[in-house]
Amino acid sequence: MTKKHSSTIRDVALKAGVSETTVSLSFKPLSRVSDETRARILAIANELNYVPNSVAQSLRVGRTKTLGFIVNDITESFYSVMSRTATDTAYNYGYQLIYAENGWSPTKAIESTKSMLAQRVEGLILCLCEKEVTSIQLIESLRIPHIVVDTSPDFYKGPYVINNEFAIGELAGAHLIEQGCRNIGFFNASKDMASFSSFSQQLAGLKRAVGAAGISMQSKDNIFAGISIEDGAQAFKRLLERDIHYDGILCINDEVAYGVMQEAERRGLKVGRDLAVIGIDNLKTSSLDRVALTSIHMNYELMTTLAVSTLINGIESGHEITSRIVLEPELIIRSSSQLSR
DNA sequence: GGGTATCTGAGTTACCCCTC
DNA sequence: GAGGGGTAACTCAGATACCC
Repeated sequence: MTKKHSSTIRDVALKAGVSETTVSLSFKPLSRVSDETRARILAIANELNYVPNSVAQSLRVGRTKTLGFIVNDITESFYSVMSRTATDTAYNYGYQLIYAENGWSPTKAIESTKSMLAQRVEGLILCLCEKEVTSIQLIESLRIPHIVVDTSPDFYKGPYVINNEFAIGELAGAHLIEQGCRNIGFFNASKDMASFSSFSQQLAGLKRAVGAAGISMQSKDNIFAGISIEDGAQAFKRLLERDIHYDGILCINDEVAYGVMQEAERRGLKVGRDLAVIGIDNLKTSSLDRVALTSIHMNYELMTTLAVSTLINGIESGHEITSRIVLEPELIIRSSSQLSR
């Protein structure tokens, strides 16, 4: 059985009665082929459903024009914004993208990285999970152009486009204080993830803003919830069962905030009166809920556009990428945090 | 069994040739 | 000599053949 699945440049050349060179050049505008010959070859190529083999092209020119994008968890909602923006931006530069996820695991991260390298990506966009040292060492040792997005772990010293995590906590804290909240809790990720630098910085920012109002947050106010709606609901439920009450809560993402709001409603608490809730990510659905969720908006479109264009410019120029860009968050105030008392 | 040479895939490109 | 076309070398890495 033959491995051949589609027409090749040879088939087109044979049928057109020209060389493979002439066929190849016919696909390049402004090349030396006459208009008449070009039109005839393109018509035959179309008739034979000929599509140039990008693997062979890459082999010859030594380039794949492909970027790899490794995310932490493909199911997280803001990655859909990032992946679409990355794909569109790369396409505008004539590049394509392939995706993988690290599942928040350094082991899986190294596997995903090796898989990307095996496919000869020319550059990598990385969402780094904490302790992902090995994959970064591999990428740096091979001098693969790369850029980190979203958040940057403390150990990472390379280029990035990230959010100002500290400002996220600070913005939320200042708003909660402004609403009259005096008993403020931070719904963090699960215990094993809560030490990640992004969450730590958010908590630090929150503490700073709350502290400025003369209120100090204790370690008990850092609640290990998780990252899902169910996690938020369960964590809130556990607090109520222990008779622990907060009047202001910052959640590490909108989904946890939804969980808190759902559980609060189930317990007869009115969000926006008894309790102010703020999420992070500003998902599209945040403004649609019965009680619209106040959330921290982070410009993932801008972040991704900057990262992809910076990476491609670095690849094309051959210069080392050194950009370290920090994007400022924006507080989108809705009814979940506007206390009417 | 290990090492080396050759082949394979499909397309690109440097260099050469032919014609008008 | 310009325009238009062809030949052959070349790309990489895995598979296969061959030799010692």
